[in-house]
Amino acid sequence: MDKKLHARYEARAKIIKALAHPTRLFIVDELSKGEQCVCKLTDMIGSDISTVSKHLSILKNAGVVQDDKRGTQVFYTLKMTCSIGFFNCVEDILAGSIREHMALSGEK
Amino acid sequence: MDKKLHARYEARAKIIKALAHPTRLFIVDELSKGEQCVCKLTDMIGSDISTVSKHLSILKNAGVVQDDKRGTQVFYTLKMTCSIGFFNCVEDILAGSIREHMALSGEK
DNA sequence: TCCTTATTTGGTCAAATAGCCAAATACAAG
DNA sequence: CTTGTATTTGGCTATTTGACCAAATAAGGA
Repeated sequence: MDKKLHARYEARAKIIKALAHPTRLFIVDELSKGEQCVCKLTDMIGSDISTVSKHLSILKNAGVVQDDKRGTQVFYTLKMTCSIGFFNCVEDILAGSIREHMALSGEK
Repeated sequence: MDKKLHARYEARAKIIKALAHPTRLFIVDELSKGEQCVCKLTDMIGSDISTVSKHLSILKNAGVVQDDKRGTQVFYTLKMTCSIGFFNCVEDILAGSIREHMALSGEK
Protein backbone atom coordinates (compact mmCIF):
# COMPACT_ATOMS: atom_id res chain seq x y z
CA MET A 1 0.00 0.00 0.00
CA ASP A 2 1.63 3.27 -1.02
CA LYS A 3 2.10 6.22 1.26
CA LYS A 4 -0.52 8.51 -0.23
CA LEU A 5 -3.14 5.78 -0.23
CA HIS A 6 -2.32 4.97 3.35
CA ALA A 7 -2.77 8.60 4.37
CA ARG A 8 -6.20 8.56 2.72
CA TYR A 9 -7.28 5.58 4.80
CA GLU A 10 -5.82 7.15 7.92
CA ALA A 11 -7.94 10.23 7.35
CA ARG A 12 -11.07 8.18 6.84
CA ALA A 13 -10.32 6.08 9.89
CA LYS A 14 -9.93 9.18 12.02
CA ILE A 15 -13.49 10.24 11.27
CA ILE A 16 -14.93 6.77 11.71
CA LYS A 17 -13.01 6.30 14.93
CA ALA A 18 -14.63 9.46 16.24
CA LEU A 19 -18.01 7.79 15.75
CA ALA A 20 -16.93 4.47 17.22
CA HIS A 21 -18.10 4.95 20.77
CA PRO A 22 -21.56 4.41 22.26
CA THR A 23 -21.72 7.79 23.94
CA ARG A 24 -20.63 9.58 20.80
CA LEU A 25 -23.20 7.70 18.73
CA PHE A 26 -25.83 8.78 21.21
CA ILE A 27 -24.68 12.38 20.86
CA VAL A 28 -24.87 12.20 17.07
CA ASP A 29 -28.38 10.76 17.26
CA GLU A 30 -29.43 13.43 19.71
CA LEU A 31 -27.97 16.23 17.60
CA SER A 32 -29.73 14.89 14.54
CA LYS A 33 -32.91 16.12 16.23
CA GLY A 34 -31.47 19.59 16.71
CA GLU A 35 -28.79 21.52 18.58
CA GLN A 36 -28.07 20.86 22.24
CA CYS A 37 -25.92 22.43 24.90
CA VAL A 38 -23.27 20.44 26.74
CA CYS A 39 -25.22 20.56 29.99
CA LYS A 40 -28.34 19.00 28.47
CA LEU A 41 -26.32 16.24 26.81
CA THR A 42 -24.52 15.61 30.09
CA ASP A 43 -27.88 15.19 31.86
CA MET A 44 -29.02 12.67 29.29
CA ILE A 45 -25.77 10.71 29.26
CA GLY A 46 -25.11 10.68 32.98
CA SER A 47 -21.30 10.75 32.92
CA ASP A 48 -19.09 13.46 34.27
CA ILE A 49 -19.36 16.70 32.31
CA SER A 50 -15.65 16.60 31.58
CA THR A 51 -16.10 13.21 29.95
CA VAL A 52 -18.92 14.49 27.77
CA SER A 53 -16.93 17.57 26.87
CA LYS A 54 -14.06 15.38 25.73
CA HIS A 55 -16.36 13.25 23.59
CA LEU A 56 -17.69 16.42 21.99
CA SER A 57 -14.22 17.70 21.27
CA ILE A 58 -13.33 14.41 19.58
CA LEU A 59 -16.40 14.73 17.36
CA LYS A 60 -15.66 18.36 16.66
CA ASN A 61 -12.06 17.62 15.84
CA ALA A 62 -13.15 15.01 13.33
CA GLY A 63 -15.55 17.46 11.68
CA VAL A 64 -18.67 15.58 12.73
CA VAL A 65 -20.13 18.36 14.86
CA GLN A 66 -19.82 22.12 15.19
CA ASP A 67 -19.95 24.28 18.28
CA ASP A 68 -21.47 27.67 18.84
CA LYS A 69 -20.77 29.55 22.04
CA ARG A 70 -23.62 31.74 23.18
CA GLY A 71 -23.15 33.45 26.50
CA THR A 72 -21.99 30.99 29.05
CA GLN A 73 -23.27 27.92 27.18
CA VAL A 74 -21.92 26.03 24.19
CA PHE A 75 -24.37 24.59 21.70
CA TYR A 76 -23.41 21.74 19.42
CA THR A 77 -24.94 20.93 16.05
CA LEU A 78 -24.46 18.00 13.69
CA LYS A 79 -22.34 18.75 10.66
CA MET A 80 -22.09 15.26 9.20
CA THR A 81 -25.78 14.66 8.57
CA CYS A 82 -25.16 11.81 6.14
CA SER A 83 -24.12 9.60 9.04
CA ILE A 84 -27.79 8.95 9.74
CA GLY A 85 -28.14 6.86 6.59
CA PHE A 86 -25.15 4.86 7.60
CA PHE A 87 -26.64 4.05 10.98
CA ASN A 88 -29.58 2.44 9.24
CA CYS A 89 -27.08 0.30 7.40
CA VAL A 90 -25.46 -0.63 10.71
CA GLU A 91 -28.86 -1.52 12.10
CA ASP A 92 -29.40 -3.88 9.18
CA ILE A 93 -26.20 -5.70 10.07
CA LEU A 94 -27.36 -5.94 13.67
CA ALA A 95 -30.73 -7.29 12.58
CA GLY A 96 -28.91 -9.83 10.43
CA SER A 97 -26.71 -10.93 13.32
CA ILE A 98 -29.75 -11.46 15.50
CA ARG A 99 -31.37 -13.59 12.80
CA GLU A 100 -28.22 -15.65 12.45
CA HIS A 101 -27.96 -16.06 16.17
CA MET A 102 -31.52 -17.34 16.34
CA ALA A 103 -30.89 -19.67 13.40
CA LEU A 104 -27.88 -21.15 15.19
CA SER A 105 -29.95 -21.65 18.32
CA GLY A 106 -32.38 -23.67 16.24
CA GLU A 107 -35.22 -21.11 16.39
CA LYS A 108 -37.12 -19.96 13.36
CA MET B 1 -29.57 6.90 29.25
CA ASP B 2 -31.37 3.68 30.10
CA LYS B 3 -29.80 0.26 29.98
CA LYS B 4 -31.52 -1.04 26.88
CA LEU B 5 -30.74 2.09 24.92
CA HIS B 6 -27.16 1.90 26.02
CA ALA B 7 -26.89 -1.70 24.81
CA ARG B 8 -28.19 -0.58 21.42
CA TYR B 9 -25.46 2.03 21.11
CA GLU B 10 -22.88 -0.47 22.29
CA ALA B 11 -23.91 -2.83 19.51
CA ARG B 12 -23.71 -0.10 16.89
CA ALA B 13 -20.36 1.03 18.21
CA LYS B 14 -18.97 -2.47 17.96
CA ILE B 15 -19.63 -2.55 14.23
CA ILE B 16 -18.34 0.95 13.63
CA LYS B 17 -15.25 0.25 15.72
CA ALA B 18 -14.54 -2.69 13.46
CA LEU B 19 -14.35 -0.28 10.54
CA ALA B 20 -12.31 2.32 12.41
CA HIS B 21 -8.84 1.32 11.28
CA PRO B 22 -6.99 2.24 8.08
CA THR B 23 -6.05 -1.33 7.24
CA ARG B 24 -9.57 -2.56 7.79
CA LEU B 25 -10.97 0.23 5.63
CA PHE B 26 -8.57 -0.81 2.92
CA ILE B 27 -9.75 -4.40 3.22
CA VAL B 28 -13.39 -3.35 2.93
CA ASP B 29 -12.59 -1.26 -0.16
CA GLU B 30 -10.68 -4.14 -1.68
CA LEU B 31 -13.44 -6.65 -0.97
CA SER B 32 -15.99 -4.31 -2.49
CA LYS B 33 -14.31 -5.20 -5.81
CA GLY B 34 -14.68 -8.92 -5.16
CA GLU B 35 -13.51 -11.72 -2.91
CA GLN B 36 -9.88 -12.07 -1.91
CA CYS B 37 -7.79 -14.61 -0.05
CA VAL B 38 -5.82 -13.69 3.06
CA CYS B 39 -2.49 -14.11 1.26
CA LYS B 40 -3.38 -11.63 -1.49
CA LEU B 41 -4.61 -9.06 1.02
CA THR B 42 -1.46 -9.56 3.04
CA ASP B 43 0.67 -8.85 -0.05
CA MET B 44 -1.21 -5.64 -0.72
CA ILE B 45 -1.12 -4.45 2.87
CA GLY B 46 2.45 -5.38 3.68
CA SER B 47 2.04 -6.24 7.38
CA ASP B 48 2.60 -9.57 8.99
CA ILE B 49 0.04 -12.16 7.91
CA SER B 50 -1.00 -12.70 11.52
CA THR B 51 -1.82 -9.02 11.78
CA VAL B 52 -3.97 -9.15 8.66
CA SER B 53 -5.67 -12.30 9.88
CA LYS B 54 -6.59 -10.56 13.10
CA HIS B 55 -8.00 -7.58 11.25
CA LEU B 56 -10.11 -9.96 9.18
CA SER B 57 -11.38 -11.73 12.25
CA ILE B 58 -12.42 -8.42 13.77
CA LEU B 59 -14.37 -7.58 10.62
CA LYS B 60 -15.88 -11.05 10.51
CA ASN B 61 -16.84 -10.90 14.14
CA ALA B 62 -18.65 -7.63 13.55
CA GLY B 63 -20.55 -9.10 10.61
CA VAL B 64 -18.86 -6.88 8.04
CA VAL B 65 -17.25 -9.70 6.07
CA GLN B 66 -17.74 -13.42 5.55
CA ASP B 67 -15.17 -16.14 5.08
CA ASP B 68 -15.19 -19.18 2.86
CA LYS B 69 -12.51 -21.82 3.27
CA ARG B 70 -11.62 -23.57 0.04
CA GLY B 71 -8.78 -26.02 0.21
CA THR B 72 -5.87 -24.48 2.00
CA GLN B 73 -6.95 -20.89 1.38
CA VAL B 74 -9.59 -18.71 3.00
CA PHE B 75 -11.51 -16.27 0.84
CA TYR B 76 -13.22 -13.25 2.32
CA THR B 77 -16.19 -11.40 0.88
CA LEU B 78 -17.91 -8.19 1.90
CA LYS B 79 -21.20 -8.68 3.69
CA MET B 80 -21.94 -5.08 4.65
CA THR B 81 -22.10 -3.58 1.18
CA CYS B 82 -23.92 -0.47 2.34
CA SER B 83 -20.72 0.77 3.95
CA ILE B 84 -19.58 2.02 0.55
CA GLY B 85 -22.18 4.78 0.57
CA PHE B 86 -21.02 5.80 3.99
CA PHE B 87 -17.45 6.14 2.83
CA ASN B 88 -18.56 8.69 0.27
CA CYS B 89 -20.11 10.59 3.13
CA VAL B 90 -16.84 10.40 5.03
CA GLU B 91 -15.01 11.66 1.95
CA ASP B 92 -17.31 14.68 1.86
CA ILE B 93 -16.33 15.53 5.40
CA LEU B 94 -12.68 15.22 4.45
CA ALA B 95 -13.17 17.46 1.43
CA GLY B 96 -14.90 19.97 3.68
CA SER B 97 -12.03 19.93 6.17
CA ILE B 98 -9.54 20.58 3.40
CA ARG B 99 -11.58 23.53 2.17
CA GLU B 100 -11.78 24.95 5.69
CA HIS B 101 -8.11 24.49 6.18
CA MET B 102 -7.37 26.40 3.00
CA ALA B 103 -9.78 29.13 4.00
CA LEU B 104 -7.99 29.55 7.31
CA SER B 105 -4.66 29.77 5.51
CA GLY B 106 -6.08 32.65 3.49
CA GLU B 107 -6.26 30.77 0.18
CA LYS B 108 -9.28 30.73 -2.07
C1' DT C 1 2.57 -40.77 6.94
C1' DC C 2 5.54 -36.73 6.38
C1' DC C 3 6.26 -32.27 4.23
C1' DT C 4 4.67 -27.77 2.59
C1' DT C 5 1.67 -23.98 2.27
C1' DA C 6 -2.09 -21.05 4.24
C1' DT C 7 -4.11 -19.35 8.17
C1' DT C 8 -5.21 -18.72 13.05
C1' DT C 9 -4.06 -18.28 17.90
C1' DG C 10 -1.36 -17.03 22.09
C1' DG C 11 2.07 -14.13 24.26
C1' DT C 12 4.24 -9.85 24.98
C1' DC C 13 4.98 -5.00 24.81
C1' DA C 14 4.16 -0.20 23.56
C1' DA C 15 0.78 3.10 22.49
C1' DA C 16 -3.88 4.87 22.50
C1' DT C 17 -8.34 5.41 24.84
C1' DA C 18 -11.82 6.38 28.45
C1' DG C 19 -13.12 7.70 32.71
C1' DC C 20 -12.86 10.55 36.90
C1' DC C 21 -11.24 14.43 39.78
C1' DA C 22 -9.32 18.84 40.35
C1' DA C 23 -7.83 23.07 38.40
C1' DA C 24 -8.18 26.55 34.81
C1' DT C 25 -11.12 29.56 31.70
C1' DA C 26 -15.00 32.15 30.00
C1' DC C 27 -18.61 34.95 30.69
C1' DA C 28 -22.62 37.25 32.91
C1' DA C 29 -24.65 39.41 36.87
C1' DG C 30 -24.47 41.81 40.92
C1' DC D 1 -13.93 43.06 40.91
C1' DT D 2 -16.27 39.07 43.11
C1' DT D 3 -19.31 35.35 42.66
C1' DG D 4 -21.66 31.68 40.26
C1' DT D 5 -22.55 28.85 36.29
C1' DA D 6 -20.92 26.40 32.07
C1' DT D 7 -17.25 24.31 29.86
C1' DT D 8 -12.54 22.85 28.85
C1' DT D 9 -8.01 21.15 30.10
C1' DG D 10 -4.43 18.53 32.68
C1' DG D 11 -3.21 14.65 35.29
C1' DC D 12 -3.72 10.00 36.71
C1' DT D 13 -5.03 5.07 36.35
C1' DA D 14 -7.17 1.12 34.26
C1' DT D 15 -8.40 -0.98 30.04
C1' DT D 16 -8.12 -1.86 25.20
C1' DT D 17 -5.78 -2.00 20.89
C1' DG D 18 -2.28 -3.10 17.43
C1' DA D 19 1.92 -5.05 15.92
C1' DC D 20 5.19 -8.63 15.77
C1' DC D 21 7.05 -13.31 16.70
C1' DA D 22 6.52 -18.05 17.61
C1' DA D 23 3.67 -21.96 18.00
C1' DA D 24 -0.57 -24.44 16.76
C1' DT D 25 -4.00 -26.02 13.08
C1' DA D 26 -5.74 -27.33 8.62
C1' DA D 27 -5.56 -29.25 4.13
C1' DG D 28 -3.15 -31.12 0.09
C1' DG D 29 0.36 -33.65 -2.21
C1' DA D 30 4.51 -36.70 -2.38
